[in-house]
Amino acid sequence: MSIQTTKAERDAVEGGSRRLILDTAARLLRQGGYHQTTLREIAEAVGIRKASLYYHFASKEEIVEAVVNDGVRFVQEAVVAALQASEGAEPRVRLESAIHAHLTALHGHGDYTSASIKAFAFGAMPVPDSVRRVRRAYEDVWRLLIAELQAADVIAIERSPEALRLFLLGALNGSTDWYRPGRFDIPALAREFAALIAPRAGRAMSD
Amino acid sequence: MSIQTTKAERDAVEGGSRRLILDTAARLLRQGGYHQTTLREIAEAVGIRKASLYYHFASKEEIVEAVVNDGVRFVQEAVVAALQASEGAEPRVRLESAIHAHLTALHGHGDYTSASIKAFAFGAMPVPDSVRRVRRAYEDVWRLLIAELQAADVIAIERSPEALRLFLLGALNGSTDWYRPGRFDIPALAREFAALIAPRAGRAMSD
DNA sequence: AGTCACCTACCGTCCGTTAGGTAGGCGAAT
DNA sequence: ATTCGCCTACCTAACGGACGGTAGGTGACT
Repeated sequence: MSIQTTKAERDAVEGGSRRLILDTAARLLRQGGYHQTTLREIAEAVGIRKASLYYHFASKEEIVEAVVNDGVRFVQEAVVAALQASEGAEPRVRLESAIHAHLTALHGHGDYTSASIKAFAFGAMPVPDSVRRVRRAYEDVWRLLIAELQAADVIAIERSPEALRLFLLGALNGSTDWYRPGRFDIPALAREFAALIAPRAGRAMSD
Repeated sequence: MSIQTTKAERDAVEGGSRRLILDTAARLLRQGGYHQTTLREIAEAVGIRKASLYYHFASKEEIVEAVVNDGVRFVQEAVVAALQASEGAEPRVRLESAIHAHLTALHGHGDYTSASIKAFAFGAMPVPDSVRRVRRAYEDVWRLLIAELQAADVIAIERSPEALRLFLLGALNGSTDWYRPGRFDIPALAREFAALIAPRAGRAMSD
């Protein structure tokens, strides 16, 4: 005898059960990774029975896949947007804003993106093709930016661009292990990181 | 008196069952992380029944703890040794050799160290106190080195040392996600990484 | 005799997944 | 305007199997 509503109405108000499930799964995946996170946990947190998840998704892996892809795509969109917004600016500024966008998306968006990193490490053997594709697309964004930085000699041309990319993305994604909202300030962190690999002093001045 | 195969002797020759179990556990933990790795798997790989593991260890967590601590300690010893060996040398050289030691230990030592990182990532257990202590001790090694680098102005004094430490260790440990023995060369990688955060800027130096 | 290093057999719990049922909203036919 | 069948979104109940862990036995060696 509650104020019951139709599916369409509830979807409009609360975003749909599917979204709610994914939001919840993202939160739990972020905390516990793939194997630690169980369907029972997800179902309980959502407020339905575990079997009901199978109405919305075919399997656990489908849920995880959806969360992970959403997460990576969100980060990519944020970084691409930041790069577009800073088009034409100094390469160093563009680097900093890309790092800033990555960190913001990583720690700001509701758990999806952190979850995607935690859940990557799963030895749950086959990383799905869709995940691999989405990831690679994001990597390409950074390959482009790094090429730009080297063309502008902000990063020495003799440095390996792949080593830099792996180094940088590793460092950024590693922040999920230590970043806590109060302890650090993302803009400051982005400034620090950008300055570390592309300091203002040195080559640009002496050359 | 047949061929003397006392416990002590067999331990000396074949390393002991305990070591064999830990070696195996390390390999599996590296591949699969905490939850994916089961006692059955470990036992089977070792060649004994799962219950026999309980003769050597009290629980799964005790096995994991031993592996992880061994791993971190091994890396620490390698890095400390590298720093002692390069005492008095240019700070930049010391940085590179520390990075080199870390990467070598991480990917060279039989799975222990990679395992320690993988097993950390999943918020599996309440990280045991012993693990926390061992980790912190290792972090201090880097804090010292970074202070030295900043004192020598190899890294700008205004950079946050904690940000640098987190950045650098994150990048190094992230290598477990992408490093494959054939694809990269550790000395080259160490040179790249060291050059990225401490470029030979300002004055030209011979290689 | 006693210890060591392993064994077989089994425990209760939780896993992902499936089968099948049901309350209520819906458009179409009566 | 009511009935009908269908669809949605959940439910209860149970499946086989894998999990970490325990009890107690056994043969080899000291």
